[in-house]
Amino acid sequence: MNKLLVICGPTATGKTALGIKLAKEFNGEMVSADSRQVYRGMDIGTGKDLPLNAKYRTLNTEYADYRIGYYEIKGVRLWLYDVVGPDYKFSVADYAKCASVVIRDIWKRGKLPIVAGGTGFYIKVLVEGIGTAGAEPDWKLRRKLQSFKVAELQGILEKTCAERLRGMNESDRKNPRRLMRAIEIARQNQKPCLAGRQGKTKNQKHKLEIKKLLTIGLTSSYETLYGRIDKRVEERVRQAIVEEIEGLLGKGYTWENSALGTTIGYKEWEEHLNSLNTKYQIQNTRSIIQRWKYDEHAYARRQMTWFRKSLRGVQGYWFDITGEGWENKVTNLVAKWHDTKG
RNA sequence: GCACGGGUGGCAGAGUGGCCAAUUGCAGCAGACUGUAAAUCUGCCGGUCGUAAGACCUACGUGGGUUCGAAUCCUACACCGUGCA
Repeated sequence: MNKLLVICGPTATGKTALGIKLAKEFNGEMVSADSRQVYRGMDIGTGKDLPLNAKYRTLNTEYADYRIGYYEIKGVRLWLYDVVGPDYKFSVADYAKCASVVIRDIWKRGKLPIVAGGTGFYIKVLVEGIGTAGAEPDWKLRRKLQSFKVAELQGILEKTCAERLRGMNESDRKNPRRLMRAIEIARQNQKPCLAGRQGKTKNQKHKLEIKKLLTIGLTSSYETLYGRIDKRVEERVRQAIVEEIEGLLGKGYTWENSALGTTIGYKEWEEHLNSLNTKYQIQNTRSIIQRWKYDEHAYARRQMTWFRKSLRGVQGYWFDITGEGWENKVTNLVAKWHDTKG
């Protein structure tokens, strides 16, 4: 019985902690669904929270690009941390490959995979598959389109696949990144050129055969969330995030060639660390930390709008982490789901 | 005490007679999302009514005044900053 338990929700709600608890109770293994924890060496800022003695065990797979393995925390396996180096351009497609390998392995051993993470898009693709006909990124094209204005990109897409442009919503139509990807897809497979929900779902070899799915959402009021986030940011500063970044920069990773430049908790330090080197310290630490907190707040909000939508219709499965006895309620819900057949 | 300078929406900061409920950034709120997703993008953002257009109210330190009309000019007062005593 291919069961899959998903724990989602915004940052700082304790998804991993809950996952570990449930893994112990239901003979499960954790699979991270986090677009940043896949990077080796980016630990403090991405909140890996690994015990000092955590050992990593690797699984041999057909994929040479990834290091697929697990850490064992409190006797529970935690998969998909540290999959690639910070300079690898990791995407949902990479995630789908890795996660499907891991989840099938867990199923094979008769255990329950528990997917926990804040990257809603990764979870969605894992559960539903990707319908973009496997159009690979065309970096040369992207580089070329980089400097184009929105109106110009729209013009190009109009010529390449007018139908696609018409199918986009107001927001996406003004989003250069989406326009670029649409052009990229259109150039690679002329015929449908329609990505996503409009296109035919092909190339789904990574699509999992999930027989039973339960999704649990963790949340709280923004007031609570922001408070937890702020506290956690302060902790990370104390855990020497700056030293971690300096170490990575020292190894040759840069703000441009790695995930450093796009990851909250890292990117905020760019100007500061650069200016330190040249004796021009423009920003003080205080304001960087504040910036970092604000970025996390906005991130939590974005996550909420994603998860609100994806959990629409299963409202009962949202749990407020400040509520009385919510953990028992979760356990009961999972137990009921886990025990029933069919 | 004298001389300058300053006060503007939750914050920062434009505006120096009508086009100002007031540029912009931040914060905040809502939304989008099918190979960059911790990314990227959209909308709202003084109050009330309205789907909207719009209407009305309250607002640019406080009180007066000039003017058809003031955040913008004059004046008095209280306050903050710097300089000289």
